[in-house]
Amino acid sequence: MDTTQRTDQQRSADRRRRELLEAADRVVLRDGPQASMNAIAAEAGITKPILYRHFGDKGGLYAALAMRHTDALLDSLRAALDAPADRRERVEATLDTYLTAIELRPQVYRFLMHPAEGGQPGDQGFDVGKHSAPLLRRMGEELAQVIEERLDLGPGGQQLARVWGHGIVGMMHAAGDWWLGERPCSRAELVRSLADLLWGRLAAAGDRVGGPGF
Amino acid sequence: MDTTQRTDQQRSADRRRRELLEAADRVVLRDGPQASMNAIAAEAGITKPILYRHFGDKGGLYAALAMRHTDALLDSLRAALDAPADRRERVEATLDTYLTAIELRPQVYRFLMHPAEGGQPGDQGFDVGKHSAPLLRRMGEELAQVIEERLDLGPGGQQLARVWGHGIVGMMHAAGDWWLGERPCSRAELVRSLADLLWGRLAAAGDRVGGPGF
DNA sequence: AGACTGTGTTACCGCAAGTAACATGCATGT
DNA sequence: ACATGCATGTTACTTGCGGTAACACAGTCT
Repeated sequence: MDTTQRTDQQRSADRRRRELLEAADRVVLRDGPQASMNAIAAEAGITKPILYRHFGDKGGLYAALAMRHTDALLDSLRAALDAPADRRERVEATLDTYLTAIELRPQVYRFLMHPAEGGQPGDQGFDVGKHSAPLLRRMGEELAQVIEERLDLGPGGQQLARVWGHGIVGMMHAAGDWWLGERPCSRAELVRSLADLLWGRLAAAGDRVGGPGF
Repeated sequence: MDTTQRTDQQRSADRRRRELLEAADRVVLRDGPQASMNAIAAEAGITKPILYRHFGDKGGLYAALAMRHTDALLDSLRAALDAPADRRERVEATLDTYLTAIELRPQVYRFLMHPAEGGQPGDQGFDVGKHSAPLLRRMGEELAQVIEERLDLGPGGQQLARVWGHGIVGMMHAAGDWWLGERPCSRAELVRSLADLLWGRLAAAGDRVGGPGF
């Protein structure tokens, strides 16, 4: 048996799996994360047990679905992070890439950030609590790696890079979530404000007259 | 009718509501956010319909529960934020207060950050997606207000303060979530690393030899 | 032909959210 | 004293989901 050569059946199964994922994608994007397995099966033109044979349980399906989108988003973020420009420009490009993505496809974003749904007690599929939002964790780790590779942070730099990776990703996420809901300013302004924050403007700002500084 | 004077019945109902919330608290802290209404009712020594009369639906109960803990946490954060010290010390004290809280009561933390559970299709109670994590939003707004009151940020300062408020809260949250799961370092180190990030060390760091800067 | 495997179905279980419909203690108005 | 209301409590039910068992039908290999 050649392990690299895939049999026809394997390829057929993979193709089917992709079709099912695309159907699930349509339903989840239409109905939100509480889309039922029945609805997904109907969209795919089949019935429930097939979904369960392919993905185990709802958590498995959602994890597979999330993986696709997460991979796609991470690819575009990596591209922005690796662009030939100086540090500030890269940071702004990365922020802008992320914000553009969530702005263009808010439904995908909602699904990725709040995948913990349908939590029956028997639902051992997703394990909420251990990895709240896999996307955030993965982005944090990737950013940490880039920071650690590119910046000279002295002793303890690796750990510092990880803290910063997760912290910056969290900053981007929370600000983006809030911005997406309220739209208080343009995307460019948001990018600039966040980059300013990362560039130490918080520490550099002067106190307001009449009181102690923050 | 005096609107400020509460009748005996009102006071009794309020007391009962508090008792129910405390029972719910015990169950949620024991079983996680997927605790069933039946289990909560049993813990309180009553049956389901009473819970529904008091809180409408599961979302209402969880919202009330979250409000209690959120208020408590926000109070302690405000205290740290208002301490008589310089800016850096206050930032570190606030970070430390938050991290201590989530470290001491991780179950409460999990509940507050991932309240969207048991999402049946009929569950119109919580409206996931509109307000993902009420705690984060409230912390962001409060911090924004403090920043705007205390710092002189020039024109557009109010908007900048809101972006920063939500961004900093998100940074704290994501880093805390990651730290709570992996415990890669002590709390003090984490606080210091995050404060360093806010103080612009990212921009000030030198490039690594052999490649362009991040 | 007959066994095996992948794909599909119907019909069902268990369980949780949420809802009548009915019972009961207790204060009040006449 | 007695009926009226009202809050508080119950049992029993419906609905709808996740998940599974059991069965049915194609193609393929020996």
